[in-house]
Amino acid sequence: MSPIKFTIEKELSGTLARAGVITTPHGDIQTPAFVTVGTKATVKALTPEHVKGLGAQVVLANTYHLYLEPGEKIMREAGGLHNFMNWQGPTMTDSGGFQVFSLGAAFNAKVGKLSKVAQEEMTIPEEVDEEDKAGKLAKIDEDGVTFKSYKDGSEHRFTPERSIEIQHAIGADMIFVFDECTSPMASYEYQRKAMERTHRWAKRCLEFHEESKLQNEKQGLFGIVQGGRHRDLREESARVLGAMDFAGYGIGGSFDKDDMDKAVGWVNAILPKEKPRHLLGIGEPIDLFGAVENGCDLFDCVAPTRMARNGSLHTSDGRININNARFASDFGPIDSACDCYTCKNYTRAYLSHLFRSHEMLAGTLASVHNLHFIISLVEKMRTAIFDGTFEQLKTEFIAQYYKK
RNA sequence: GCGUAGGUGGUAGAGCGGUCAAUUACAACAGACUGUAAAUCUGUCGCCCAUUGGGCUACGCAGGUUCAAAUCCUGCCCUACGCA
Repeated sequence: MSPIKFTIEKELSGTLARAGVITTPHGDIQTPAFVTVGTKATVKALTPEHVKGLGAQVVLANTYHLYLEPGEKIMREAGGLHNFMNWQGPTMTDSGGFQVFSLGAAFNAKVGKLSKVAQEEMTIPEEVDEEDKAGKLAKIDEDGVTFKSYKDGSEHRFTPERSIEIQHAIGADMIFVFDECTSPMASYEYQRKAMERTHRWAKRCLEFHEESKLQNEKQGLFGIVQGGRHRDLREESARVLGAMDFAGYGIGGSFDKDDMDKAVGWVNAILPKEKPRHLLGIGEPIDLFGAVENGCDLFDCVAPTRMARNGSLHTSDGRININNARFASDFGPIDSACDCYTCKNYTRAYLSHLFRSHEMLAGTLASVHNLHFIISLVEKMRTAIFDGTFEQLKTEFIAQYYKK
């Protein structure tokens, strides 16, 4: 029996949006919720106290990275992820499937999870031939993926079973099946082929997980819907995976930038309603609104922390680049409407100075702010679902944030 | 005052007759970033026009040699270290 329980508390009529609570062995998650990314068992630049203090409920680490460093033996000896990183709240691990994409198909290419239709039409479709992956760090076959470590070039292999085994060692509350995240430039035929393989892998992951009774009682396994930008594939994926008894569902893969929310809706209309849904790797404000409205409960994204470290900060009036000359003598807060630690105590001028002088605190204060901004934005969406003011919140926020 | 080494774009520092408006780094000015190979990456960076391109002013100052000089010669002015 999975230890992950999901209770829907409120649904927003006319949409797929819902607010609820996910129960895990390490505490509850009020959804919708933004999941903080801590790939290598650390939210970059932040202590767990910071992370907790800015309102984060759950942290997502990565199987691929922790497998390479420090290795599953250390993770096991440490007593699992929670003990190792001193985060006692709910956790998740991604399976390493995304790395198959970022180190394989997308390696050295300018390909992201979201693509504009216009761009994509100008691009030559990705080579379907699996053999032709020269220079890339990952090769896929039916049984699994062989990849080279980005750290030392050594060769490794993940299969669905192996990924789950490592995730058992890491010990997060919620874990993901090993999937293949296809490139948005892949052909329809390849997307279908990859999706069907991902389904077979999902079944293997589930069987392997259920056989390990002990882990099955401690950790909930999430399936991952694929299918790229194609409605028929997405719906098929949702049906196939929805019929398997997962603790929850991830929605992965690539989307068209302009109708990601629609694609998410296709999937969530089919997935079992009573299971939590996690939209993988999405974290732009406008995308979060669309995803919540279309029935997603969880989201993780590196954007808030990565952008923070690069000086790109969220404000109610849109993003600013704190490195811009005009902020050097701006003694106001990053966002006067924000009540995060950084905004309450520091000025734009100070952040500007920290970034210009390459002080470590720059990344810390910026990460506190950006994460708080996104986490509290999703919290506001949750409240708005209860209040029935979601549409108003969305309209007003977007009008102000994207007004330029 | 004699000796030596030098004076190059915002800074440091390459170049040592043509391919030099001048390598590179830093700084500066912008941009990107969506399941983290990311405290990263990209672009611009003498002035004026221009789409490729063109014009102008530049390598301490002033002359000179040469078809051609940041690069060679002469003088001057500075700077650092050494000796008085």
